[in-house]
Amino acid sequence: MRSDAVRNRARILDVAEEVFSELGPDAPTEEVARRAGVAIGTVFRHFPTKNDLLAAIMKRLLDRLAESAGRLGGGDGLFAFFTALVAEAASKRAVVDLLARGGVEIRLPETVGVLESAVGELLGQAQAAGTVAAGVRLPEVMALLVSVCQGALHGGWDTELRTRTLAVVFAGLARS
Amino acid sequence: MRSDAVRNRARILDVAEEVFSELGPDAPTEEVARRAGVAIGTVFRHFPTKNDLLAAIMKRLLDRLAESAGRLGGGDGLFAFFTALVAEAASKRAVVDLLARGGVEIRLPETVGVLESAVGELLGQAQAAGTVAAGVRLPEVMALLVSVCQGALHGGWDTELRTRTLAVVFAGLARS
DNA sequence: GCGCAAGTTGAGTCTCCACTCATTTTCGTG
DNA sequence: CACGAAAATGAGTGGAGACTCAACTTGCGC
Repeated sequence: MRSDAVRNRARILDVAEEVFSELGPDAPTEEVARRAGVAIGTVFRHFPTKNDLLAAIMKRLLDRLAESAGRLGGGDGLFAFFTALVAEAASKRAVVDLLARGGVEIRLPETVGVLESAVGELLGQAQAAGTVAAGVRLPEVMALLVSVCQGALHGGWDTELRTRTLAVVFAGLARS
Repeated sequence: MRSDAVRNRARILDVAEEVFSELGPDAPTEEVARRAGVAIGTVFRHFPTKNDLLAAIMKRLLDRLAESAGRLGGGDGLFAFFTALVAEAASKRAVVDLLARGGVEIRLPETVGVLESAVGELLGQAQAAGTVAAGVRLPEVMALLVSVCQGALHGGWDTELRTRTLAVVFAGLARS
């Protein structure tokens, strides 16, 4: 692969993440090209369809999330991850929207799986520490994670509402 | 207003509710016209923009929801309403999506207000009965309601996941 | 019935956007 | 350098969908 191609590909990915995070997955591909300083054709050379581009940035984001989940641990790791993710949701429209659409348009089962097992690990540790009730299982934790991110994103919750809502969820996880 | 116009307007509203519930708010207006058995121009005569049509069905749906909330009561009224709403979410894409977008595209503050005060009433009764903790406030209840509906809708949760997720939320509301 | 305003019709316009491709530029190798 | 292959360019194509409007049809008051 030629050096300019490598450079452009990386730049397109970075810019696309920014654009879709800001404008949501319906942002025009042309905006990505403009901000990346390349022609529209170049974007489509690297990512034959818009979906491919979205899938690529989704993968990056989910990998990064899984990694940051992996760095946490202990009784409060799950809560910390939950809080951080929700706080960040508003600036990551693409991830949240696409995660919520649950693979209808984009298939990333293995990538979502990586995130899921990282969260599963945190859940296990929290339950071992007794901060989360034993009866809670992974699917509902993921469901709540996605739901609350979605809500925070679209609802434009302020810090206080976010805190209060998460308090209810955490109380539920603790003593369900 | 002429009698055929009255008939068409009502039919369009009914059909639009069905179409947008089924296909989401991005469904083409033409589909509404087709199913209603009228020409596209007729739809736009009654509702000058697609947004007006969406706003009209949103208003109907929210009024209906508020009314059904009003019929409930007692310590478990809030939980019952919550459960019913989430169960129905999957068949009401338009409401959930548009509620979640929180008035960005559609202004319905007074209508949402009606629903909100109905839920507020249920919350008050639940707290009086001691089934919901005193510290819980209306904004986070609404936030959770919208989030979980959204999640249930897009995530395609099955009955069990819905039950388990709501169990966590209810536990949180009870002892937050 | 008649007349006409109110209502309906649907082909057509306009805009937006994903995607294409003939042409031109650039990279890297001998 | 020179040259061929790889990459970039950007005007162009096609299709979708919101909305328009001139011609037609229909309900209804007289």
